[in-house]
Amino acid sequence: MLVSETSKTKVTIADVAKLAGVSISSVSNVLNDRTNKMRQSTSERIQKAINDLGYTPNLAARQLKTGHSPFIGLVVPSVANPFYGNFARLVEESALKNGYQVLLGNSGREPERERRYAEQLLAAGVEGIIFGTSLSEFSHLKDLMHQGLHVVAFDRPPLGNDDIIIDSVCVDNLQTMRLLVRHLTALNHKRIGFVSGPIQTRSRQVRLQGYKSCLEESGLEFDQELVWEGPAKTFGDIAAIELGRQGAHYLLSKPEPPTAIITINDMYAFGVYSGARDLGVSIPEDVSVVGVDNLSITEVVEPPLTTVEQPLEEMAYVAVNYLIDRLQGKKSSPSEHQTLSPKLIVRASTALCKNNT
Amino acid sequence: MLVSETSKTKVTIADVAKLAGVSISSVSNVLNDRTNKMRQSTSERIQKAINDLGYTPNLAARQLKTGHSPFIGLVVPSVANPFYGNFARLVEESALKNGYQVLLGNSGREPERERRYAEQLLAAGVEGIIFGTSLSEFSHLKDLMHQGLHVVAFDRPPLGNDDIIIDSVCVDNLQTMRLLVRHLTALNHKRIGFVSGPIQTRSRQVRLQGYKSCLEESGLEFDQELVWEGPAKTFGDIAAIELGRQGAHYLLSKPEPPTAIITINDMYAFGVYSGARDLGVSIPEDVSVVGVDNLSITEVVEPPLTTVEQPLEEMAYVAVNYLIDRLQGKKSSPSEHQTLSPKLIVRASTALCKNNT
DNA sequence: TAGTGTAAGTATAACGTTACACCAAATGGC
DNA sequence: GCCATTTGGTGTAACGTTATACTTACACTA
Repeated sequence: MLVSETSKTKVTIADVAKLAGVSISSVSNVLNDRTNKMRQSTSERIQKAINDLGYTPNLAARQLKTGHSPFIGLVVPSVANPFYGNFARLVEESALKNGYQVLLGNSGREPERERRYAEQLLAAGVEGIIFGTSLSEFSHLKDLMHQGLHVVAFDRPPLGNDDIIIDSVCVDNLQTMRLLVRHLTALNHKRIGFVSGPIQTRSRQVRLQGYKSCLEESGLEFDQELVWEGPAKTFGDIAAIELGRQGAHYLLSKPEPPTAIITINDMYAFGVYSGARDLGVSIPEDVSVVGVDNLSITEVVEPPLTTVEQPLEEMAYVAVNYLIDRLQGKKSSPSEHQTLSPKLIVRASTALCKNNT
Repeated sequence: MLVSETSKTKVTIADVAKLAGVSISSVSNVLNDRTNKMRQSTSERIQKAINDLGYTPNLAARQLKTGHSPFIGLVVPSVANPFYGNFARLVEESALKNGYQVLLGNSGREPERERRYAEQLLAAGVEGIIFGTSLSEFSHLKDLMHQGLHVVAFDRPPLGNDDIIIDSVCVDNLQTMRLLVRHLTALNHKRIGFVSGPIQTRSRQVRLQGYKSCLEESGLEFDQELVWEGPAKTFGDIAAIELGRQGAHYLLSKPEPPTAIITINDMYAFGVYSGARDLGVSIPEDVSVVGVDNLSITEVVEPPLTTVEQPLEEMAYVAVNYLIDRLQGKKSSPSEHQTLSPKLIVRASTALCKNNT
């Protein structure tokens, strides 16, 4: 590519047309792969002019004209949480393969921020957004969806009563809990605690509910005393470790502490590690700890964390493809949904329960 | 806001004008705060029409007309690395306060991908990008900068010989190394290893160089045998832990292994933790380990990691403000630069060296 | 009364594309 | 030799804004 010295002023389709000695229409035609009604030599001449001038189409103009945007939105609680950071990277990769770029937003799990993002993205011409936040309902987005916004929910089980199209993909949260509870009961644990941040999202609700019902499946009684829920409005995921630590302090200082703790995700589990250390409680000798997500760091902490792996790459792939199919009008069916299977990863943070009742 | 039932078709400035009974110009005037030449009652009527219709300006049209975009770009190696995930979140926060949205890209530290992003962002009308990658030079971006793209480099020391304006902000990498080397020599360590991924970026070069010169400052000899550098082309930061582990295997299996290891960042340090465990080497009894970044997880690993904190929030703030000042033409001075001070955080991964020579 | 000033707006030409509608020249059929 | 068809293009009206230049209608001065 030759770099024009007189630059600083953008080169347009008209410059290309002039250099190639053709009309603007013809240039536009090669840009949009309509070369069939054109001598090959002409299209090559135009292509050369494009390269020589280093021309790139003005996306704003193109978008204004076509009404379509090469961007999709992604809203997650916080990319500072490695789980979502990883997810964001995978979504980006999938999107790029399909010719879309990703616009990222951190919602902090706040509906108003989600709404604001969605509005801004829509104003920017974005036609589809993937939500990684799984807020329990989407009423705050309804009118935007009536304006043509497509939404894919990640990590949010379908409700069935939606009056709106939201494709979704999530891991089987009930199964996730079942894997953990069964693993712990098989190790003879009977007092199993639960540590989570504020339970405002659909997936967290399902996990808590799953924890309860799986306990009962295993013949154990649910005890509200063994559940610690972080205060509402605790921001996003920055505080996750700190919250987990507080949860551990609370549960492990009880007269009859749990012998195992299930956490809402690995970051909370790490917090429980800290909290346990503060109190001189050993993992897994005194208390077993499990997480969810299988972050890469789980192999490094001491002891390595027993956790449940989410098929993150597949989820990202499915989410992006759901969205793109909608954008390209390939589907007008009712909402689709895929639930993927989690996988238990046993490491050294869980052990046979010693203090049997 | 009333939701129009007949929606699905975007409401434009013309609809607002018709409802308010004024011209398009007047609506545009209130949208752009030019209400001084207008009866207050008129501007209120227009404002009401805007709200009633739920009108939002079409950004593509606005951008096409004005040539300005409300987006800034951010390119980092990988948001899957919590350090950059956190940085991305902070940049976003700063940008939002200034009325800008952030477009995120993961470069994997590859110049071609950086270039491609920059091109696409420029085509999308973005006028400024923050690079978190600190590649050693920016020649691959020069022609884009001639086309009006503004660039701010994060974590990249100024070179002085740039023929182009690049504001930058970084932590004092030499000082970072000095803090670590002095801390270790004060603990009587004499054989200090160095573990890093491929040293392709400016900041990594400076850190390696700083490691060498600080060793010499302390009267120790630099030994190439004690440096492990990850193979080139190892992707982004996903593999950081794995690479650190390999580095540890290499260094700790030597006949005369180092008694302390400095890593290029905390993720590599965690990898060294794994590698040491593989070999039955204890931290800090057998080998002291230090990192850089002070990720929140450093407090959780066992032993908690001695590391150097980077003033991340301030760096994000400065980077965004440099960029915005350029975008708004508030500055036309030569490149500006700020070097911020790192801070040593001593935890339990470092201890007095026992095997003195 | 004419002249000037100002307040309160409006008309419209862009911005860079796209894609539909059109057209001229060459070719083919009989 | 005439019409019909195909080949290889081109002209131009939009898309939704912005901002400059213009137009009124009135009030005030002298």
